[in-house]
Amino acid sequence: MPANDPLISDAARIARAISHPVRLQILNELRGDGAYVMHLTSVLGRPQANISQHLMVLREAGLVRAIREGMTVFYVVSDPDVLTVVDALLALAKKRAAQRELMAEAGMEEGRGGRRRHRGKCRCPRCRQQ
Amino acid sequence: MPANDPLISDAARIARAISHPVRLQILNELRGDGAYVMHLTSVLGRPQANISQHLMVLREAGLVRAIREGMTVFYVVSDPDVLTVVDALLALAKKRAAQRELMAEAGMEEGRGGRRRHRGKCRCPRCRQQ
DNA sequence: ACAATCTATTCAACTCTTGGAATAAGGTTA
DNA sequence: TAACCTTATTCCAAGAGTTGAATAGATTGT
Repeated sequence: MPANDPLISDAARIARAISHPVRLQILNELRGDGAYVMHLTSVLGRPQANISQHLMVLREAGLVRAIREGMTVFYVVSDPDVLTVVDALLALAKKRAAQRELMAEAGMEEGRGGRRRHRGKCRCPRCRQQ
Repeated sequence: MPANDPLISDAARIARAISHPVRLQILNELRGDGAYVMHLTSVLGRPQANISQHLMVLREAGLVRAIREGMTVFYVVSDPDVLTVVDALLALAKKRAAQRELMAEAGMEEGRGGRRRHRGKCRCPRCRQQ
């Protein structure tokens, strides 16, 4: 997996496009069968221009698609897997929130597992097998 | 789901932390049972300071944990679900790459599903039921 | 203590992102 | 055509992210 793997860069671009609260909420609103821009500005309570700007980011990242319907525009998520990413993020955030609540009651300890693997010419404790 | 839902903001923070090619690769390298910083700098072929900077971002986002082992430091992903997010991103990126290849051969058409839902006072075609 | 090794932090320059305001563009109705 | 509605785009200033260089910190060995 080279440093400039196109898969890695694209995955990073996707994450970057998702990494804004408003855009995350937009994607969440599009869940199911999409939504009109009007609806998004109304539900998210943000200025129309701002919503449109965020939609542009999502559009340019290929995460959503705009469908013109006369005067209004309907947006849909371009691939259901986009919502899989969103769901994974929300699930992790939810778990973290729950963990932080437990933290408010007690302390914790941690450990670690075993070792293995190797690779090019790396002298780290694992690779130092030359 | 309010505009400042802590779950949404945290999910966005997580996505933001992941949204850099180097950090995505770092998380990918930590897959399994973690890795030494040395190993990361060696495998990713980036200056030590840069790797350390990215590790700091991941650390402050709570995605990884540093474990000091004498002179070296071992990093682990703090929650397996972090890799679930990474996997979802990579899977989507992979699918997109495949789709782009097909695009190089033919054109495509699209349609849309039905309608429904409602909400506050939104006048979009779906909510216009007052 | 000193030198060597590995990792973290700070600094400065640069780039990218964000968001409000204003405006343009596309489409409908009178 | 004019007025109106919905959405997109441009401009710009403030803020955030990224990186190399240099430096600091921590640990081990001599």
